[in-house]
Amino acid sequence: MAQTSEKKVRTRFAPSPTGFVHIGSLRTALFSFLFARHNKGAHVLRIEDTDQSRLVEGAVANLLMVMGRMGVEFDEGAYVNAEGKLLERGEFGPYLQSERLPIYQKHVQELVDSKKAYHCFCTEERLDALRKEQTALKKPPMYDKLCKSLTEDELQNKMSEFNAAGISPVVRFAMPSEGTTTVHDLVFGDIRYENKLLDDQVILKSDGFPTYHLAVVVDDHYMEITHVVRGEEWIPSTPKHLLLYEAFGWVPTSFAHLPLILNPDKSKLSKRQGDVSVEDFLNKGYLPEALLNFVAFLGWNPKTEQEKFSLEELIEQFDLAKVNKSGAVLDTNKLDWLNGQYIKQKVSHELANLLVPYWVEAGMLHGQLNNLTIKQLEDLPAKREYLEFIATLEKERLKKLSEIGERTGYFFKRPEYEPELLVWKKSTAEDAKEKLQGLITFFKNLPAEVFNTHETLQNSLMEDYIQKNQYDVGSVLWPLRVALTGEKASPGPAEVASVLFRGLGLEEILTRLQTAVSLLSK
RNA sequence: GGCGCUAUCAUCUAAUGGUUAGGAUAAGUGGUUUUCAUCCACUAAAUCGGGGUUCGAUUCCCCGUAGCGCUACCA
Repeated sequence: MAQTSEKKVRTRFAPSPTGFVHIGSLRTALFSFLFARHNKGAHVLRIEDTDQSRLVEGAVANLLMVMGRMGVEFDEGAYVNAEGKLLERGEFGPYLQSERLPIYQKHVQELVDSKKAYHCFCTEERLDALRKEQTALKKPPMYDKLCKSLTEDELQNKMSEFNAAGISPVVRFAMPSEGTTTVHDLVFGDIRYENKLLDDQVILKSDGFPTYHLAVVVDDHYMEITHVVRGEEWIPSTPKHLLLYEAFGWVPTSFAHLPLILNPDKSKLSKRQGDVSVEDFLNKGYLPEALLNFVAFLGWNPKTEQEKFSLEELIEQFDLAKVNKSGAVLDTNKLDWLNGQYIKQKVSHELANLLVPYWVEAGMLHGQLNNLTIKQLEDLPAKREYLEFIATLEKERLKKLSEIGERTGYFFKRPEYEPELLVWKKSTAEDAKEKLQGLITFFKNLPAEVFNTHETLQNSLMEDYIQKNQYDVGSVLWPLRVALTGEKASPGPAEVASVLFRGLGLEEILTRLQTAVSLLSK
């Protein structure tokens, strides 16, 4: 029927709320979102909280916050309201697996009744011993199906034994002993598995919760998911999922497995080898749009030479057929470059806003952007505009927002430096002193309106001054830079001067020049 | 050990049964410049190995090799 292909696309992102958001999870969520949006479908957020021992308080709210910042949206499923309360929306709920227990139990019972699944009473000790034995014999460690062949009497006995002890047996899914199962993957193509090599997976745990394998199949079916987008590490369990679909008599979803994201040593991306959480990257001062663009290119590319993509463009161009199969090493060099590109594009006032937390962190500011005070020079006027000018100067130098502190200290605090630094390589201390004194006069004589216009970031007056006196450019600008910044690398000194003037006034410039002169006079 | 996946510059990747194997990041060199950055130009840098198929394979097939993933009452 043509209906099948016209069925509305529904994808889901189904994380376990076990902590921070892994960069790989972001990529998975992004791709399932892009695929849904590209196909005018729905994107569902389902929470897989079936492992009660690993739950982390607040993980869902954190996940939603991170995804929200990154622009990955959900049309359905769990969400957090303005009061921070976890709620859900949509017609296919509940979307929290822990609230769906009766559904799973009913379906497990169905499988048990039809002998497609069976209770297993084996102890952890026996299973451990079994595994050890098999490993020692170099055999694949698999459940030996002991409990599958229990007679009716034995089964009843075990049951009452367990009941008396107040514990429940697990339920295992009986894999077929012959035949093959083929996974048709949208990224990896067809992959064939021998059924007899598949383990009789536990589908219901003794605490009454389902395992992932059962829950994912039941939920994807009832939530009418059409495409499962998940990490490559799930490929080996996919045949088990397919067999479960078959046991229930359901049509399976389509599958698209995504290649792994790797550490520099090519192992699966993990903590220990650097930051892996989206929060870490954001805190370090990567812009969401840069991180998103970067992550989108891990395992996917448009096959054109375009490198920069907005979310809208990604939605427009995303295609599962263009996802590649080999794992991708996360290369922060490229991320840095991309981030720099996005920073450069920012409007200054916006950039200044983003920078404030990093200035605060570096101890240069405290308080909020409005009514901010400058700690070290509290008597001098501080304006929001000042920060914007600083942002403008640093815009094309910044790779990460977190670098702002170390680069702009002199805008908040008088610099300290060795007097020798004031001397240009092609000049002398005597000359530097002379030039600085000349500069003091130059600044004193500048008409105030020169600085009061908004075009402060030009240095034509300075150029005129140098040219008129036929000075060596460096012999003037080098001492000026050092006097103002204390650094040997900085934005242009004339620009720095005009920004200083805007924020701290002419007096501050003159003070710094005087200080330099007296340092050279010693 | 078993099962599975993968394999193009250091990294992300493009391409093709016939090309000087392309781009980007990083690196290096030069230019612009008062420094740093930007920007521009240039340079170096790759088809894992062996067999087939073919007039011709980096591309298709097989076998190796390597790397990785999975192998729980975790997801």
